[in-house]
Amino acid sequence: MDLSANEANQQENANAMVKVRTIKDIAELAGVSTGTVSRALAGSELISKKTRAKIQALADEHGFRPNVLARNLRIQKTGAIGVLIPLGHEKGQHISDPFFITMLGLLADRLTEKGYDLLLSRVIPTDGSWLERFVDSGRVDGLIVIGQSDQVETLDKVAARYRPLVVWGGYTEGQVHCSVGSDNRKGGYIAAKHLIERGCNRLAFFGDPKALEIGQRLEGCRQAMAEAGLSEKLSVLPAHLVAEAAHPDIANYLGSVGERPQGIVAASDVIAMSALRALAEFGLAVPGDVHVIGYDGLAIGEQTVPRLSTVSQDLTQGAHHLVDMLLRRIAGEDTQSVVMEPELIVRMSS
Amino acid sequence: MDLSANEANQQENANAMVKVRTIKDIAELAGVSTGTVSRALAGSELISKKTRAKIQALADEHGFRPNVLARNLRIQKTGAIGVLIPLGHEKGQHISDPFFITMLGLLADRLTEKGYDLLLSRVIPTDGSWLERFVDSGRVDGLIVIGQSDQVETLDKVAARYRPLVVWGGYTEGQVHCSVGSDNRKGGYIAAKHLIERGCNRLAFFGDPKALEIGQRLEGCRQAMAEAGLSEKLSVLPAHLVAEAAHPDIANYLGSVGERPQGIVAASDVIAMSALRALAEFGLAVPGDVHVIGYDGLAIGEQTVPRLSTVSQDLTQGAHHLVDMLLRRIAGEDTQSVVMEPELIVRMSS
DNA sequence: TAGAAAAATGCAATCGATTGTATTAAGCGT
DNA sequence: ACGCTTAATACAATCGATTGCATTTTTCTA
Repeated sequence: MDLSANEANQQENANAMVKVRTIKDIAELAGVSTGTVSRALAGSELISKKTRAKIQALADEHGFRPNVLARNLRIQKTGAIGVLIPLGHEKGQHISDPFFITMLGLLADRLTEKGYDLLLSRVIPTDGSWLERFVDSGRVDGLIVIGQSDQVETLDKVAARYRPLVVWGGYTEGQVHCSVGSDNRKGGYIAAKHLIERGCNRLAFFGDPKALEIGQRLEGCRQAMAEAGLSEKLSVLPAHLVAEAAHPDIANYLGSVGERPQGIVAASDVIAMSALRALAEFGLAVPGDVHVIGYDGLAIGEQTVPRLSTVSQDLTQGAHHLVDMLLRRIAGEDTQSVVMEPELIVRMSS
Repeated sequence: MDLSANEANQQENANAMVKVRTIKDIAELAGVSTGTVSRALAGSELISKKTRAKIQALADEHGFRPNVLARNLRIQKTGAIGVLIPLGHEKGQHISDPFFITMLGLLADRLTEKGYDLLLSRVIPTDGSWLERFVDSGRVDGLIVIGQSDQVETLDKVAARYRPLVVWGGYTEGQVHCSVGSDNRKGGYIAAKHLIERGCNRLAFFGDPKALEIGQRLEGCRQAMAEAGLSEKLSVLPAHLVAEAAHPDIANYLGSVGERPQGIVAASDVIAMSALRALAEFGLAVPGDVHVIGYDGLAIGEQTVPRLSTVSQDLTQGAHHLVDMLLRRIAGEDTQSVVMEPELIVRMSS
């Protein structure tokens, strides 16, 4: 290796050594201006093919990635969608809850498909500002809120001025914010009717009607019972939503109730699973002694023994709706709330 | 209402009308410079108590929130941690998988606690650059990767230069990246030993040993069988990880196998649940005819019928480790990989 | 080959905050 | 009331990219 080769080599090493972090570094290396680099990297036709190629080569030789923050600040977009879970109505409810988690996964899948990232934040609404704070932080291009909890007012207030916001949950007449959810009343009706058709005369509803959606499901149940002339035969147990908390509720109930219900309408699949387990512990056969039906259509319902009958909300489609509508709202379009058809899925527990 | 009051009122309205979006708007309103506003909002002692109060009042009167992007660009921090799920080794695996989802929820809970947001991204590693791209995008302060998939090399390569990176998964001698996970060999050993003690002589292992962690679990099983002089009595079914795909694998296996195993060691709780269901469909009692044990310690294991025995990884503690170690690495400390003790949880299926 | 049109590139403002330094105002002693 | 120290605030550079407009270079026509 002669001297000049050595020098050339050192030069090359020196080049490789330069830590290329910014567009400016690339610009210096290529002997052009930062503007040119920016355009070249964006594949702009304004830049000649030759320099474009050269700059791009340089860029991936050094593994250069433009700083997303700076870019976002300039173009006023973030490429991220915020997903908020207001944990208002039930203490101790974690993000780890199967329903949230399922919805979250589906949203993540869909958003990723559409080229967005997902910024997750659990919020415990202490005052009304939790939403506003997020909205105004400029960190996301849009917001999906999972569940209305007891925050309908806050949601309506913010929705009035901040357009890229969609909510998973129930729909009520006159609601300002754009929501996606299933027809809970109808779902409850279907569930109860199914059990009645299976020969159940006494039903129990497991779930706390204080939450909007659950209340609506209960209404549906009531209607079905009324139509069958069984209005008096429906009892309600305001069981917790969280699996660990639901189980004792249910076990207590089953242990102390006078006339055992012939059918159980659970307000969620998680509650239904707790019910299945409690029934098994009491030595009651499902569906022999008691018929059970859940609500949500979660995948785990396939894995229970017996496999869980349920009213399915088609969360996959729901997630698609949420994302697609949000993107349309971001684009400036207007959108209507979506109320999806619930679907009865009869498996083995009813 | 006299004229002057009216005017004052209009003035006030005019003020309120001005859309206060930036620190500059506030500055003008308060008649000070932007620097002063920035410091006042940060509660700096450099600013007199009086103006500080005035500015803060102004700020929340107009519901002003500083732009996070700009702030982050300036201070070179993002306040977000990226969570990546490389979906390499198994096609069709969604984020919606119960294990990911559980881990994700726990991480979200912990990160939120620590004041970080969670930026979720599903990646399908086509080439080796998926990680680098994320690392260099400057969008996050640190990275948690859930599962090594078949990307150990990539992880090692990036870990060598990018410090704030931790990985959930198995630990292998000489590994460069910092990992948190349970002692899979020991876990597999415990599971098999437990079933052997329950009187099982023929065991089946359900799970695909191509994945690092699962391979290690199988090794543990083998060792336990060897110690009991039953080396020949272990069969392996490389079942899929995904519940929907695992069930047919298992049903086929149970339908065609010659001598039925007396015990099943499943490589995950999800696989175990599929096994429970398949066994029930074949009319086999658990644990009467077949003993079953899972792996992971997921919450849903509590809700199966019969409740699932499992080797628990304490994901909660794992998530805490991941987050805490990551924060320490961000702070510049060095950290060692953590190998947690797996714990046998005997419930009703074994 | 001059001159005009077209193509390629450079320049500098901008996004919205933070922060070191310069500058002004206030406070104090004599 | 004057200089001097200290407290309070203003100024301006900065983070890293984008982009309209000005400028230079190239290409083509007459």
